[in-house]
Amino acid sequence: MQLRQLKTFEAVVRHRTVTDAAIALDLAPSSVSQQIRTLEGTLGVVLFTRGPRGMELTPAGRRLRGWARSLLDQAEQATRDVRGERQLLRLGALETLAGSYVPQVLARFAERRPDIDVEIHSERARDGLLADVIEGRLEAALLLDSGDDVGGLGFPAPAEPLTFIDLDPVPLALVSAPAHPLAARTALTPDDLKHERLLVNVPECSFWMAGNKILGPGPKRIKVGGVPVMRAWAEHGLGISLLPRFAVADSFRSGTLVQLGLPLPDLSLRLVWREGQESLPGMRDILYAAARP
Amino acid sequence: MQLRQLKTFEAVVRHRTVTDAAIALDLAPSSVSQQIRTLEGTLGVVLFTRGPRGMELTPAGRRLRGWARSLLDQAEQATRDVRGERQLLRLGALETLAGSYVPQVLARFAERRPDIDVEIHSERARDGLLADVIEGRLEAALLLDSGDDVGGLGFPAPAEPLTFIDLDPVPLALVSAPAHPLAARTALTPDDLKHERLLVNVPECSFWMAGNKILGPGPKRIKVGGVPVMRAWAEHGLGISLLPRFAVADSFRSGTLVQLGLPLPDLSLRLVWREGQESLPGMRDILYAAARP
DNA sequence: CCGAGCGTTCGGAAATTCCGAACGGGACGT
DNA sequence: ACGTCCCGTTCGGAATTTCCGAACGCTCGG
Repeated sequence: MQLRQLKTFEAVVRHRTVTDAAIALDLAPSSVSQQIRTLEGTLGVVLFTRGPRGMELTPAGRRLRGWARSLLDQAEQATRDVRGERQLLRLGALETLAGSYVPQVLARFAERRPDIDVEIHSERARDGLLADVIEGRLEAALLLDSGDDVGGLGFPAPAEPLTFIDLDPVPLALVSAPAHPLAARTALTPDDLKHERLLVNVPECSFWMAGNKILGPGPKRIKVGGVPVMRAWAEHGLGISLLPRFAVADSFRSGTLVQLGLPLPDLSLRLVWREGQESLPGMRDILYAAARP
Repeated sequence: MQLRQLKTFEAVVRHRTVTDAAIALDLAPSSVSQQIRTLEGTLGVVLFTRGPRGMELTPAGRRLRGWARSLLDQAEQATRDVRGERQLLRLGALETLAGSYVPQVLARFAERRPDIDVEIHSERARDGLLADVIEGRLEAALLLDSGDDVGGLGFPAPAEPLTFIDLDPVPLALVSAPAHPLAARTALTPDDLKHERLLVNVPECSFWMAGNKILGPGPKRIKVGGVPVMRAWAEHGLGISLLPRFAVADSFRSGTLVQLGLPLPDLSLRLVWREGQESLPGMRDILYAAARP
């Protein structure tokens, strides 16, 4: 077993064909094929089934996959440590979070763990983010969630075991224009709102999911776009919207939006990582450095 | 970086000279030298200072050492897992424990973790045992100890951080022949015993150390040999001895020994491993499988 | 039936790894 | 001070490994 072979194995897993893996590795397909065959010979197991559409992992191949990731990660961390460079924590975050929440998390890492380099990877889709954590391309990821389990907000969680800590509460606000008929009411219930127009983003959006949990299916969904767009439409009285409170703080101050009187639970800014697969020594302690004091 | 180079690096660390490492690896010294040079080139650091007496690790080399062990261990465990073989736990124990305590520990592993192969390594000296744990040749070791820290019984603990669980209490008995003048006394104190002859083994022996803690320097030490020899001499009225209670249970039943009335704390059968260096996934959980229900 | 896309085989070139011989340096004993 | 021993290194060459490109066989879709 050689690290070079594991790297090739991983490329095949990722790209699904010898041909594409070869391109990615800047090798000839025959070299890739040969390395995989040699690795299979060394281990005495078949790692892939071969088909006209490419390579599919066998059960043994699936078992190797986690090890390969881990060994390659450790080799990289070893290189960094031996060179006197800092350890690298690859942290994924959705683009929607990258601007708002990531800086304070980075600040905490910088303050409490100056020995660690944190590399932020922005991603557009939560499922891709979680896949990267599961497959070892990221050490951890930041996302919005609620409840006691990953996916409590409503999105599908991967089958593989994930561990998490909740770094910060993320308070929400259900907002409307000041002239809204319900603006002066207190002690609203979801039932009061079932005939409202709820300005929303796509179904994968955390606030769409939060809206589902808090308001139920009652209000009519009006898809308008991201947080800034939802806020703008709400200010124009085109509907109500469920948004993170910090995103509408200025609108409250300027009087262009008001918060409706519906009690709201907080979401959590959640740091998630793969259980039992920690490429960094003391990774749990490192991740805990991001928690609120 | 290649695993083959790390294996060579480890051999040089262990054997201290290129020449002896070459013998151990069945390579020519020039091949060993060349691999080390190539590794240094790849990493961009010097790993050894060369001298007429052999190779000495630099700080960068010391940092690599732990990683090398870990990577090689993981590669081996990966091979086993991928082949569908069980994971291997290398467990060290002093020869003096191997016969008495190890079987029950093995039985617990077999019952609770049939997925793990436990390989027992007997060793004569505790410091060698602990060195093997520190240097990664063993996943864990069994020894007798007391108190809240490794080494609480009195032997020197390594500088590196060790973690442990206490698997079982090991009750002790201070024994004498039935005709001993103090045999009928109750509520003895160490002071009552300071003029006694205490039958002992070597200073590295756990019971010697326990005797020091419990009885102090008062009794005269008579070095006689291992547990069976100490028991035999005590039966012949040649002195008192501090022994694990199970080792003298038969002598109690047959009336050839009695237990003196001095209250005794238990020792602990302690499972020790290197903190932060766990080559097996879920190693802590595996080790906890050896604990008493 | 044919073309595309896939992985594999195979012979050969290129690169890597190992070896043995020879060398230089340091330490030790006489 | 010198000779010997042991050490690691250098170097040329042999052996082995790795990579490549060409050719092939297989499956699938049009």
